[in-house]
Amino acid sequence: MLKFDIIHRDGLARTGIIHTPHGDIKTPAFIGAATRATVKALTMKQMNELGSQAILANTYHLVLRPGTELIEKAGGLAQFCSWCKPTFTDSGGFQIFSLPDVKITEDGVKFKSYLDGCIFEMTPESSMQAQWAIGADIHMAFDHLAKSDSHEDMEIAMHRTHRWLDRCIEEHQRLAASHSNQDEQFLYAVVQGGIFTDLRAESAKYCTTQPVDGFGIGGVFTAKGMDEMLKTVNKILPEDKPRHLLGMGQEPIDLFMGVEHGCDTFDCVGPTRMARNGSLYTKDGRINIKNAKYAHDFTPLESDCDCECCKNYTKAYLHHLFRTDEITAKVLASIHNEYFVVHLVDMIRESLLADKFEEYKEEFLSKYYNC
RNA sequence: GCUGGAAUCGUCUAGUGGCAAUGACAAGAGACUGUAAAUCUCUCGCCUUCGGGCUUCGUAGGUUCGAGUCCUACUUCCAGCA
Repeated sequence: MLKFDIIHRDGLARTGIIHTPHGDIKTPAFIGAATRATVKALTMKQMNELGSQAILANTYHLVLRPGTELIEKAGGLAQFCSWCKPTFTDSGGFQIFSLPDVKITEDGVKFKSYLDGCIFEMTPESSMQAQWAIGADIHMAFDHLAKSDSHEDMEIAMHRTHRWLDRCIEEHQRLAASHSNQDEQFLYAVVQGGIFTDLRAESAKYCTTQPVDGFGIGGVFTAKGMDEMLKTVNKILPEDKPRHLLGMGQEPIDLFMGVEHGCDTFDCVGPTRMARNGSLYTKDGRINIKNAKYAHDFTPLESDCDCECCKNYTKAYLHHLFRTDEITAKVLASIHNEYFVVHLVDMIRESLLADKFEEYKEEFLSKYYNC
């Protein structure tokens, strides 16, 4: 079983350590989104230097390219991309939601590859096989995230997710038994149910009864209604296993709320995507560095930020790099935004340990959202 | 000096009788949450009660119901010849 030690609690919130074969993750923690085995625009050295504890890659994307056999041959995901710390893989379930041309059956999903248009299938079993080949420390169960948000469709998707979870567990155990490193890869169940508390409760209860190492909470999109939903789910989920809030963390309030209601890890593409598009975090809110007003601003993005970008460069320079569409614009912006969220969750962890979570939350959010 | 050709929004450009006028870039702003995203959207002559109104295609005239488009002159630029 995946070892998870809780060090300190404050209501539903907790700080702890997830012990993985590739090292420890101090929680709560922000996990970098490295969909195609890279955090876009950043090297693993830069990710390491900015304080990232772990990365999350995507099974769907890696199955398509470069293929799981190649990653296995390379010695696994961590070795392949030169990341010596813990790794997660998402199952590909999210792509049922995010990609067009998907056909869902009880057996699995037929995707139309965005690379060459050919149809290929993913099932709970094939996702588990692919994730074992990729060899991340923590795997997600293959779940169904419904495109519709009606109660009826959510319920159907949730039940399917539960039936698929049974198959994921069976396949995961079979694969574990056939691998010499059987205690080195772990499985999280994914809780679904959309915005409906009754479904979330049912899903959390179902997942709780299953022999898994932790939980992903999926299908969350906005902070609206997140409080109640997370409270409901995390009160049901067993305390002694880690919980990952899938895909949330673009807005600082998501991270505070997630931690407050018992989530341990987060991943989100928002920080790096926004960085590439010129939207940069500051403690006074996000700014668009491309705006004309920054052309002559020779101060750093944040004078009290310790990232490589803020330590060395001015807003005027960043503005210039974006205006001239230089690659370095995206690199420096990504360093800053990724540092910002990683560091924010680190600070939240420190505040919990010092029993000052509420004060820190109030102070940060009032400044950030100017309220 | 002669002979051709050309002048359209900050730039380049489409346009050969119905046009406030094409496209690109630039510019101004916005969006982005388990990444088909170094992507996408909006604005880009002036005014507007959003119905429309007004002024525009080097300048000045003319033909025509109607001219960026045809005619005349002028101005400037380019090419060739002197």
